[in-house]
Amino acid sequence: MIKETSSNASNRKFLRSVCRITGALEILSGRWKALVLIHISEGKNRFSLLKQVLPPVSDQVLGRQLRELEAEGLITKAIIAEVPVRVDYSLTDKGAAVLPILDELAEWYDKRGD
Amino acid sequence: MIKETSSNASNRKFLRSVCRITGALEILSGRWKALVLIHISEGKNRFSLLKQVLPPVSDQVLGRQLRELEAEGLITKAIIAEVPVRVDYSLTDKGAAVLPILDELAEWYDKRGD
DNA sequence: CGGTATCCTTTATGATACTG
DNA sequence: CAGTATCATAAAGGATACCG
Repeated sequence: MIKETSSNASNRKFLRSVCRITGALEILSGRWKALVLIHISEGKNRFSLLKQVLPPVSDQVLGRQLRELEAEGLITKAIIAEVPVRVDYSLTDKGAAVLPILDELAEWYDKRGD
Repeated sequence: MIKETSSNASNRKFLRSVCRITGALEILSGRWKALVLIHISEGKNRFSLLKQVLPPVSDQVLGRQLRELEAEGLITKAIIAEVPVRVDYSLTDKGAAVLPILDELAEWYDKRGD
């Protein structure tokens, strides 16, 4: 086995081991993840709806970010076995809890220009 | 950079905030940037001090992240023409203002595991 | 409809050598 | 001491095709 170093270990796990802030930022660091959370909270809870309201993003990338958000426990998906299949995304309590903090970041960002 | 998705006027303020959130996360998205801000706030205000307290990071990468933080107006550098040269980094008001928000993110992160 | 598989491009990070 | 230049690698993002 090859010895693990910080450069070949899992980036995610490494960043999380560094500190909680780094870990939190890593979870939100996907390019569209914050937007996805906000849009889901606004009722855009379907794959195709998200594609409509997000800036142009490929199926592949949107799917990956949704998978990662689900893996992090920020969203859940409910698969309804209709034809065609229907999937409803919704925020978990954890996902909802981060939105007010994101709002604070937005306010901070507004003031940055002075 | 993030294009607003037009739906209706009542969403406008909300959508602007979406863009600001994305912008704020972008500023903080560098791998070591949040850590750098925190360590500077704790008095680790020299290049070599930062190297000591951060996880292993190359000169090149640390230098780049410091440059970017300065460009974003989160830190300033004071160059003192001694021999050898001395540089003091410090937080701007903007840089200091984001730290409490990062703390909230850390608390949120702590609770994520249930 | 709601994705995944595959392949490609761009960006971020990293190692090393060198400089004022 | 405090970096930058150069080159290399890793990770993220994206285009396209296809599947249940």
